[in-house]
Amino acid sequence: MKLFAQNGYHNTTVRDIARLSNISIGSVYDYVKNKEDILFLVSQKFFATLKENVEKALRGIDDPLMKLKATIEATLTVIDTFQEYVLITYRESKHFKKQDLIGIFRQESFFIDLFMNIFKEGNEKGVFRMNDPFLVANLMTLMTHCWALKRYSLREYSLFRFKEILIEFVMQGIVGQGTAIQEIGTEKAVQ
Amino acid sequence: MKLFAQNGYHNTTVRDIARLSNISIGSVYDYVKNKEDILFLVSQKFFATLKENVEKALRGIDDPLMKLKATIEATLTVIDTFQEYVLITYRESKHFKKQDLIGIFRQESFFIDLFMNIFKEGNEKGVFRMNDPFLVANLMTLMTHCWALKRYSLREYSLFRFKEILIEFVMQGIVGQGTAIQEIGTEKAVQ
Amino acid sequence: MKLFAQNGYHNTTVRDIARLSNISIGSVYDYVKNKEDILFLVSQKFFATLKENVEKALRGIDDPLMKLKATIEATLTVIDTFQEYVLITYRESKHFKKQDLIGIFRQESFFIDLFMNIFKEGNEKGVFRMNDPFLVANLMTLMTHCWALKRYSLREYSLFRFKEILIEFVMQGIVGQGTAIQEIGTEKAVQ
Amino acid sequence: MKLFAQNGYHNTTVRDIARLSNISIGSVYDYVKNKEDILFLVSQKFFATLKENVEKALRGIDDPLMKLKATIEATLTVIDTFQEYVLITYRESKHFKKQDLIGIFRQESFFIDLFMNIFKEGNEKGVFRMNDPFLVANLMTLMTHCWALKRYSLREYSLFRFKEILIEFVMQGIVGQGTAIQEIGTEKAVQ
DNA sequence: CATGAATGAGTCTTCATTCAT
DNA sequence: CATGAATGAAGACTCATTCAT
Repeated sequence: MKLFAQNGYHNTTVRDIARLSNISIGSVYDYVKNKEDILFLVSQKFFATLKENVEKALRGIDDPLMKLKATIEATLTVIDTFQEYVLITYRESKHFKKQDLIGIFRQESFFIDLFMNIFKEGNEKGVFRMNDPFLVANLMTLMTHCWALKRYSLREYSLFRFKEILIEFVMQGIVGQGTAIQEIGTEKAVQ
Repeated sequence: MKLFAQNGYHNTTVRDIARLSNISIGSVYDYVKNKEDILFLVSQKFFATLKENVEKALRGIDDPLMKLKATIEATLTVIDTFQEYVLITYRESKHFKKQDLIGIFRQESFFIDLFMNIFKEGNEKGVFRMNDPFLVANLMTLMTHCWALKRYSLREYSLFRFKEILIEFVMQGIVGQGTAIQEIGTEKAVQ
Repeated sequence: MKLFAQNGYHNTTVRDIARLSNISIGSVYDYVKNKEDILFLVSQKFFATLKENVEKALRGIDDPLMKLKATIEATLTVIDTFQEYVLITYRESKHFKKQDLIGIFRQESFFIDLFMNIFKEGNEKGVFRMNDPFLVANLMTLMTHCWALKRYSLREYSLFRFKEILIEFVMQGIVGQGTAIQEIGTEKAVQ
Repeated sequence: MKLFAQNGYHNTTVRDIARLSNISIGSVYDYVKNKEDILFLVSQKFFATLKENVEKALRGIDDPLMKLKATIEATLTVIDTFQEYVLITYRESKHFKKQDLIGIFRQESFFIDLFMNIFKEGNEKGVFRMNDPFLVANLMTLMTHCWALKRYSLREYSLFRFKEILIEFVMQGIVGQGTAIQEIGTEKAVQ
């Protein structure tokens, strides 16, 4: 993952991977079928971690707005550790075989669905007023990825600050009325 | 651009490019110094078009909110024609030489600044209430790119619909209150 | 010739030659059949000049020792102007076609013969005592080429100085006794 | 070395080298960084051998004249085995990188110095009478190379015969008076 | 008669993958 | 079970040569 993120998939040789892993090239091929397979394994790990973290974060929360915030926070935490993976996904998706791509696509849509369901639930409960939950879920996902994609431009920002501003921006957009940061901080539901 | 977007930079051979262009390999190298150079030329074209369109769209507009809408619309129109380029930028940036990367980075930040200045102006005029215009400008840019990045997921959407929803989402976040779609709908599409 | 000497045959492109000659590539091919042909033409010119100069220098001289000196002087004068050609002959001979090579070889042996005949004549007249005129003629030829081949090492030397030392070295070897430099000095330079 | 000498550097493909060496192309690049590197390696080997042989030959010899003979003999023996290398040096020097060229140049001047020092010593001891030891050392070196450079013309000669004639020619030039071959053969110092 | 755009064969070089040890 | 030497297919790039204009 480190090498793929640093140099890209094609500029990373299997020899490099073996060396960094302190195993022989031959051994690499004991664990994976392909160079491509390595990319896939990395993706599996990322999604597993993300799923796990988000599910844990959502446990016991009912309020859609709280759910949304928890999801954003959990997602961003994982993205922070797996920054490199996000980059790889955007950059190297072309190198996945069709078979693998479908798998990844399914996993990605899992998270779109996650956001979408929260939005729909919020709409039903009258907390959100959203015309197109699916599209906004896509925008939402992309914005969490921003932390990884624009790493360099945002190098002065702390993860906490980024989280705050993102939530503020999203909330005001979703709820449709001024929501002060403090209010969000105190976690009062916006009526 | 088509081939790079379809197969990625590395999986596109110069032979492929020559064949699709109906010229010989040798001729490709009459126009271009490098394979990498092709990538760079594509990027130049994209930014030039984007700049031109946005500047034309902003001409004569004063109100920050109208400016924002005009910029989003112009940007999306260009992104729609240069969809493939946006993909390439995210995917193949690793292949640019440092020299070229700096150039691209500068051009990208031109657009971040564009949004940021509109936001700042809006803040001053009391139209927007935004804590971090720079960060939101980054999110903003990324969201326009969404049209290209999530092309497959959004294949059922029309550009018009996407534009509407995006603007609605953004506006409500910025203005901090419900902005009816109809109002936005009355704006003329920037050509 | 200039380009071949500077960059070698292979690193000189026909385009380079055309540009330096201020004619178009197409025109180059009006004068020569091949790139290789250019090399051959250059060689022709060199030998023609050498032949002409030596023959003029020998006119009216009878004494073998004077003949030898005159030949050396004439040869060195031509080599000085055609320095680059000598380099090319040693370096690029591999690029000549068999047909051309034979021609060049024949021309080269013309000069070996020239020296050899002077040596033989000197032997008969009792001026020289030489066991192997042919071999020494080869060494002799090579030593005149030294002026071109070791150009860089000898950059501090004048052609005149080189000529003096060479003749002294050769004479003492051939005549088998000290030949004062002054005597040689009185010879008129071959134009 | 064989291929470079036979066909020249540029007309020798790495594929040719691999084939003749009975290894794969890939393996060639396990031993060598570049095609150019092969040329350099060959040169290294040549000079190492030459240095070694000459130093061994000079061991225990004091008399400058004997030293000269020993050096010529040792040099010619190495040149005989590395004939092809000498050709390559003259022909392919253009293909060395500047860095490598400097190295080669330094090594070459090592041998010029070798001869020059013998000449100077001989001058001091009154054995030689030489006006320009440096220039003659250059001629001397070139004449030993003759065995490789004029291989074809001299194909009827044995190395022994060449050596004899060369030494005779050189001696008479240096000592400045008739020195019968027999005398040299018995290795008596020329008074 | 001159031009130079177009061609594409041929070269060096890299690197995923295999497999004998 | 680990190793890493060996393989060779594939790709970027150059440049002599042609020929329509």
